[in-house]
Amino acid sequence: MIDIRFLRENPDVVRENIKKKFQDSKLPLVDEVIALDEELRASKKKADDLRANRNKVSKSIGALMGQKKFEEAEEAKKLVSRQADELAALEAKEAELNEKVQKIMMTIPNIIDPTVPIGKDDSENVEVERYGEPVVPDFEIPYHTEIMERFNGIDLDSARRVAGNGFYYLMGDIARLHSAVISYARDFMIDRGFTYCVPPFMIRSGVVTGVMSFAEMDAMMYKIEGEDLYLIGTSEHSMIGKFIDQIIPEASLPQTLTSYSPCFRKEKGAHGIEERGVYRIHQFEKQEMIVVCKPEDSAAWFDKLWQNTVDLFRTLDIPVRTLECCSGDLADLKVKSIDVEAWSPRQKKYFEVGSCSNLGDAQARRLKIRYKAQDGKPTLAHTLNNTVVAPPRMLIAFLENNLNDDGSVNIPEALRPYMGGKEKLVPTV
RNA sequence: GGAGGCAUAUCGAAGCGGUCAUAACGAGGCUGUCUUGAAAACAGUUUGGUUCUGAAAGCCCACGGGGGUUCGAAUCCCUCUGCCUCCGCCA
Repeated sequence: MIDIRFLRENPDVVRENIKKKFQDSKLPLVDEVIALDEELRASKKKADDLRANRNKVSKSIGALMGQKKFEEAEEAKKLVSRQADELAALEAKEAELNEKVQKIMMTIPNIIDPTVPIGKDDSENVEVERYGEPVVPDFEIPYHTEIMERFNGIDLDSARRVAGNGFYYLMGDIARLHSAVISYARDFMIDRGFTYCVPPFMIRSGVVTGVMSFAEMDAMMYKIEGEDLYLIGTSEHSMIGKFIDQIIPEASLPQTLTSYSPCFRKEKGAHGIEERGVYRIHQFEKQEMIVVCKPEDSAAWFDKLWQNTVDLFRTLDIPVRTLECCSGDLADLKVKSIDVEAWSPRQKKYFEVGSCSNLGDAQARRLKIRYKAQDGKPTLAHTLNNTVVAPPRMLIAFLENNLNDDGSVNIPEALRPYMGGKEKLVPTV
């Protein structure tokens, strides 16, 4: 959500930005919202004047009553009453206009960073850099569920009976590997100075509507029946929620947090649940990082954030690449975004394992996340978030890349302390 | 889950339908005077807002959130949320 004052003063910049994102159908909204905003402010002014008058007269009534001038007081009451209808009408108009303006402002995309490549959709995203050799071994890499099954590590049949499609039982070494990756990722981020945090796994509707649109909510969030609570789709929801409506002391910025949570997603829409395996599922776990910082620091933090994920995957011997999101594929709230993709030797291509985003002040504006700047003025902060690691999807990359010809799986050194010192997992089947 | 109480600025706290509520009174922060420096004392200053303005001054809105009653609400009513005390239950 951009600043309406910025839009008022720089409509051309906003239009240009819309074009860059190939959302030309939104172009008329710019003039529309300018007109509505003008009307809103005019009606606000009028209502304010009426209120000022009402306050003045009402105050005088008090004085008249004090002096026992009851007749004059009655006259004044009538005067105010006569204006009440007009004020009520104006207030209704004000609320209506305000809602319209807000609705449009929500759909006007954030101004993208000048470095964002221009492109229509995800096919035009740009590979930035590869880390590690994308090796294709000379033996066949089975589908990830098959690898897991060799370790008696997964039971999807039972999961379907118990919870339905899109859930899983992880078992034995695979389950341990899952926990190990999360624990390792947690410590990895703590070592890099982030504060570990376990947030609420359910949030109120007020927070949900703050962090996403209705359409997104409908497609993602599970609602708890009879309660005003939703299961989180990512800990970013609770972590950003932590700062809603807050003025953060400047000294405590940047806030650099790494949070663990299970994530619940309906995955309604485009892709849906994949029948086979744990790539797209209703429930997974994620170690996340979020940063709330001053505007001038957000670009530097952005680079540090995705680098963390790259480094983590490299310590687990998984080749990755960074893929920059092009203008058309960039979500409306984002200034810039880079996906971290892991190499799949089975598919001989990279696939998404994490997403790093700089939201500029757009999220902060929507949620009123501010800090007190040097000049004493409350100033909108910048917010960023990135995936550290999200198993079990991440396990797909792990198993495929660390698989040996004999079916065993190497445990990279970094992970061994979390796997009881094992250097290798040997299939049981 | 049951019964009762509470929610006011950075913190504590008064106000309980108008007539010094931006909000008393304490404390803290900042600025200044005094001091070699500090403390103390004294004086001033210290909430926020997609409001208005070239700027200043001023207007409007906000006393946990939302709604209502009233000419007028921090104050009365409804509702939601949070906190405290007691009882019950429980990892």
